[in-house]
Amino acid sequence: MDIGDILALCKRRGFIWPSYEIYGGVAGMYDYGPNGTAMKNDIIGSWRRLYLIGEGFVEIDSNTIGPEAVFKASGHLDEFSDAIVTCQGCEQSFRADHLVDGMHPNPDSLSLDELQAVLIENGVVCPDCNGKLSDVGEFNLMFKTVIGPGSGRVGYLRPETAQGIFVNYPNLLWFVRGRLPFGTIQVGKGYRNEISPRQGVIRLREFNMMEAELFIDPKDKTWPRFDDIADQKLSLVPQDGIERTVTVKEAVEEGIIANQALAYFVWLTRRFLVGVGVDPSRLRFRQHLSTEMAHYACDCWDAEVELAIGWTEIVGIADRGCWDLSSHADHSKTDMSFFRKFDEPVEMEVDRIRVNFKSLGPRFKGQAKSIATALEAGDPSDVIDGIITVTVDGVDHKVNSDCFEVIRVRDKVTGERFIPHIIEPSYGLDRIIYTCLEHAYCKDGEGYIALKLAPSVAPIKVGVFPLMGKDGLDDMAQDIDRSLRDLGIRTSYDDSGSIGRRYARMDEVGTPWCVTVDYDSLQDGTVTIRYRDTKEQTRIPSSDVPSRVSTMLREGLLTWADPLSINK
RNA sequence: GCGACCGUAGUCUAGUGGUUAGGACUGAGGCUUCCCAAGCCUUAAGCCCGGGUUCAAAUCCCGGCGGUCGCACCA
Repeated sequence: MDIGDILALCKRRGFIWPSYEIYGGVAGMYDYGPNGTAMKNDIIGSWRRLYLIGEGFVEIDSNTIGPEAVFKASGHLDEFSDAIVTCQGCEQSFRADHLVDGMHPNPDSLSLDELQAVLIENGVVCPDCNGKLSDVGEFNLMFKTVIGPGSGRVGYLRPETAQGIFVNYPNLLWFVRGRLPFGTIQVGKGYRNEISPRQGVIRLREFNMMEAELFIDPKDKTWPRFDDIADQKLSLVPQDGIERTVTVKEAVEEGIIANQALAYFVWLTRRFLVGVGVDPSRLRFRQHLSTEMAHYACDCWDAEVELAIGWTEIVGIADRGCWDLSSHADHSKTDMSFFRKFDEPVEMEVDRIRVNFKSLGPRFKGQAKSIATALEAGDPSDVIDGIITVTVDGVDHKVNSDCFEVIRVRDKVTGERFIPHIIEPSYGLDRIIYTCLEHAYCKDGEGYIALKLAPSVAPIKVGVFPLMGKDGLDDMAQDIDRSLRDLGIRTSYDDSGSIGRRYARMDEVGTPWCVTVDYDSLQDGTVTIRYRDTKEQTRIPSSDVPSRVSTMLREGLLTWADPLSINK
């Protein structure tokens, strides 16, 4: 079985279709067909239930286009942008800023034109074959666009949904009435102009994400529900690369996972993934090496699943520290700090700078006021040899001691300000959907295909068939179909072809149960219910069908007799 | 982005310059007291796109798009 088998089934049965196929398709873009969309919605629903209802998070829905400043602050503009030159001889590509290393004090800061100039000045040629290099071109992984008519404002399609939550932090904090910790989720599209998208839906240019952002006090990363799950087991691959199974509690106590909150969401992620049908024996959590961790992250764990293409990341759970909020606070000049009250106010003696306006005024004239403000906010320990340097509008001013004095004052401090930390579980929805499909895919020696999907995510929950489409069997089957639909259960009524063909059709789209009305049904009111995974059938009164199906669906049971729940 | 290989109904496939592009499965309609893709009848559906060579192109050439793999890039 390879990725092609799955994609062929996905296409044939309406799960996933290449986008714009009639125009030849576009690499890295796929559409969800009716069955894929149903599954996607179920997976999102199951995720929302865990975060919104289970953990009390709130959900927002922010824009997918953002102005340049947002991505300057988020780091994506720098991190996702490279200046590229290509050798005209051997066709290899190189990072222009890497080639001028040592020829300029700060290659990172150069524009494309400046990089071009440095390359020419230094006569740089291809490091491999000494060939002539092309002009410097820009490659940005973000899709660029223009906001408004004319040249307008530069905008980008978001490369992740998270920034929409970070920039709304002040609104969110107000909404939750100023208490930490609190969590926010968002489900939506992200866009990355991948150089070579491959492997079906694993690397897409337009993709679906489900992201949660937990805002938390850096001094208290405990989690209230931690004790409830402390004894649950996790399969972890820490930085040393040695896989081990430990309890959630041990993972934190032994310092394998940095803190309770992070460990809790690793566990919650496991529960979610197994619940939607990821095979637990092909799921592990791997810690990022310090070299692969984003520059801001304190600790990061990936949920990885084993697919035909190898172990693949489908969820990342990162402790991002205060990086995001600090950066947005700096760039937007908005206060994003949180005030933590001390249990008891602290009284202490501190040194302060007091300005002497009699000297300061005449010396700095019109700038005196802004310099005074900077002085008073300054740190007395920065005074060196009676001189302190303050920066106003980017200009340094040396201020002599005759313009200020350092005084000791008694101060009552009721609390302190800090930037909350963020713990981010980020789920690649497309990869999760694909994993559910691949892990459910079964093909026997005769080529018979069944998708053993978890009932909770199956696009069709029940197939309803009359053995023959006549003699009143059809009417009775229609009634059963209606009674299930009235409960909000997705069904498929089918009276075409042979009964075996109809079962096969349902097996291929992962329908867990089929109900068949036969001639006995007309006599005694019973029908057969057939279980996908065992192919067993039992007769039950037709009036029991809706309640039995609802119960199995709610409990995650595959068959009525089997107490094994795939959610446990 | 570069290189190699590849592209015929939904799927698999026959067709190496010359009839109306053939078959199987699937799909749709019908028959059959039909419980695991049975059988019978009917039927729909295809040469990736564009240009060139030629009297004639699915077939040869060029370009594009897409796919697989490798390299590079990225996370």
